[in-house]
Amino acid sequence: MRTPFTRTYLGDITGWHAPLSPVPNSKNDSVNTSHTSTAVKANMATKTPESEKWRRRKLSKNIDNDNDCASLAWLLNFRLDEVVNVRVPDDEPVVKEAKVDVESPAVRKPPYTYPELIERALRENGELTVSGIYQWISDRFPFYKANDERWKNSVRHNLSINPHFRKGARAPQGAGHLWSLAANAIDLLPLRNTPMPEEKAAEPLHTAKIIGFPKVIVLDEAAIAAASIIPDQDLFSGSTMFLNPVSAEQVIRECGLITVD
DNA sequence: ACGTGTTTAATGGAAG
DNA sequence: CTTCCATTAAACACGT
Repeated sequence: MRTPFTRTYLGDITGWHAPLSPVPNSKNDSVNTSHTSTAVKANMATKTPESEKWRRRKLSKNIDNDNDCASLAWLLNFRLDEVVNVRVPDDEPVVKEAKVDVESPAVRKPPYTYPELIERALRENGELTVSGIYQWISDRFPFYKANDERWKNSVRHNLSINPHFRKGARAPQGAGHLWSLAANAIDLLPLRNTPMPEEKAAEPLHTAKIIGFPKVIVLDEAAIAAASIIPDQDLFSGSTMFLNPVSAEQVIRECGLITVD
């Protein structure tokens, strides 16, 4: 089973980061590989053409998007708990042992993804600058050293591509913006039976067990999927395009998203 | 110059 | 084997 708390990026829905062919560099019309290492270039020459990879990926995603009940515009900002008393299906409390790492706490890589770490930092602080996020992570996890640029690049990358994170106003002082969680964001972290360490990771992380996953994630994905069909002005008639009206409760039941008393 | 933000691309692992 | 996601690296633009 695929990791339940992963989500469909907005880019996957809109296709904005999935060009059918490599995007030419703006300074010259050919694909710029000048920055690519020799090893990577060699690899690029032997692998499947990127255009084919992208085509396949786009095709498979289009199929997925058309294949569920999620293509309903009202789901975009829909909040389940405003309509019914949510009763989460009790079918799948997934118990999954986190990877055991025998390295010392100082060098052990925390068993959290970057989105999880960022999400927790923002959840604790409301909004943070990029450097604030760096600080939060490196304060708690010695693995992420303040003078290491590699993981910071990954943090920035995740902030940019993940719609879970929103760029807000400019920072009061210094460069950059304040980042926060999207309004409809739900907890990315699986429900672990040990809390994330408050300070330097003193508690052995290998004791953490994933005991379940947020069940409302399906709604979040549905909202993102629905973004592709927001009712819009028909370019030809000027009339508003509507889907068949249907009650929220009806669709929720029919899609099996929840059970309702 | 530096930090930040965006984008592209390669790679490896997990899961189907 | 294929697909998808997370991670990592890198280029580049922009603002301070």
